[in-house]
Amino acid sequence: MTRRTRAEMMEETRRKLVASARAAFAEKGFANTSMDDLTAAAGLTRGALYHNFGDKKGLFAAVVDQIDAEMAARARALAEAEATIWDALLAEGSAYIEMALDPEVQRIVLRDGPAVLGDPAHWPSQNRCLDATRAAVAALLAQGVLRTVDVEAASRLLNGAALNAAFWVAACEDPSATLPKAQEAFRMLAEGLLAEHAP
Amino acid sequence: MTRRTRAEMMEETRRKLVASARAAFAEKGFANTSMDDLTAAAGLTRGALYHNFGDKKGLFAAVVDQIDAEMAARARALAEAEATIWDALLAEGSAYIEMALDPEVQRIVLRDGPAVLGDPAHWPSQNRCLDATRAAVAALLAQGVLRTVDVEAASRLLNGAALNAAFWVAACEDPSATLPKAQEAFRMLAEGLLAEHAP
DNA sequence: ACCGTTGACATACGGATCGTATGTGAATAG
DNA sequence: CTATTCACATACGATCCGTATGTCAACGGT
Repeated sequence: MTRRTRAEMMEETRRKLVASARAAFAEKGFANTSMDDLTAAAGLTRGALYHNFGDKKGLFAAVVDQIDAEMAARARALAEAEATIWDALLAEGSAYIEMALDPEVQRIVLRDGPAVLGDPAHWPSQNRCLDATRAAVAALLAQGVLRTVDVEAASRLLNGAALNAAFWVAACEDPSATLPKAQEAFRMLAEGLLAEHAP
Repeated sequence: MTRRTRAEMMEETRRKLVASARAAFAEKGFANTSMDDLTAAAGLTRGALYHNFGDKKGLFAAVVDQIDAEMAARARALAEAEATIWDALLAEGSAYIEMALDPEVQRIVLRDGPAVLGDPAHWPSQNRCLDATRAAVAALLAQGVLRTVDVEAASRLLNGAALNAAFWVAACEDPSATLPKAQEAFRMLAEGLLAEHAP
């Protein structure tokens, strides 16, 4: 009963290519990854790649999209466990910092991503993580919790701070000891947006 | 009187290569820049390049170092014009955001830099910009102006926020209108580090 | 001032990779 | 059952990087 429809087979090849690409890009980086090796590891050839994804960048974008979706899903889950939107915003930030400890996220999204795809906010994946932050900031502004601030600006800066912190934590010598420092510094920065705060 | 010493000629060669590389990397990006074209534009060949800089990455690092030095010098000049260290810190942050509007800084330092050279804090150029921020934060901590916070963490987050803001401003549709929003949001975040602040 | 040596740079070569153009066999439609 | 489509493989050309080798001017000692 290996009765496979055409669409199913194509779906399967895309799955295999993305999985293989994700591992290869994470280990060797975008530039040092050979498409011949990549496709061979997936039991295919470059023909399948160019047919399904257009070019090397297209496959990379698909991998980034997958990772971005996973990150956003996890951040959302953690944020929803919090009682207030403010706590949710902080939880999201901390979650991003933590998730960026993953070598795959590190190398693919943070290091190679901007070079290959350009400004993260313009990625095909729409950057779901940034969307979540933006929504939280907008909600807090509406509640009067925050000082008057441009939603987009605040979201971008918060996300930038978190991702850069992640970069730092991942590259330092003792990540487990550094992580809480980064998360606390992030909380302090975020508190700068509060209408009232007690130091 | 074209009496040139050997060291002078080599210096001149390096100057020409770096200048040509800076233009090419800024326009086409690291990956899409051909070393043949690059050296030819400088009136040389790849031989000169590999002799002086080792490889393509070496030349790129030299360009990054040059830009980084220029950025740090400018930020320092602006910071020294301020009356207090706190104002100097804010001025530095605003300066970084402004400078990143330069397409060369944008493409070479922010986009391609991390992909080619890895974590900015580990760059050969030592990242003079980050050094300046770290010094300011440490001084403010000693003065008791800031809440208790890890110096490295705070510096990294502030710099990350500023650079990411720069990325956003540069890529948006109306940079001149967006720039002040980014700078104000940056100021608010930084104020989160203050021991006392009035919203 | 002469000459052997050094070294800065040019030239030549091999290897690897990307994107396209073409071929093929199985799944689909009529 | 046959013609067609199309997902993927194969073949090809072009480019580019890094190294190995060649060359000629600058340097230092006599």
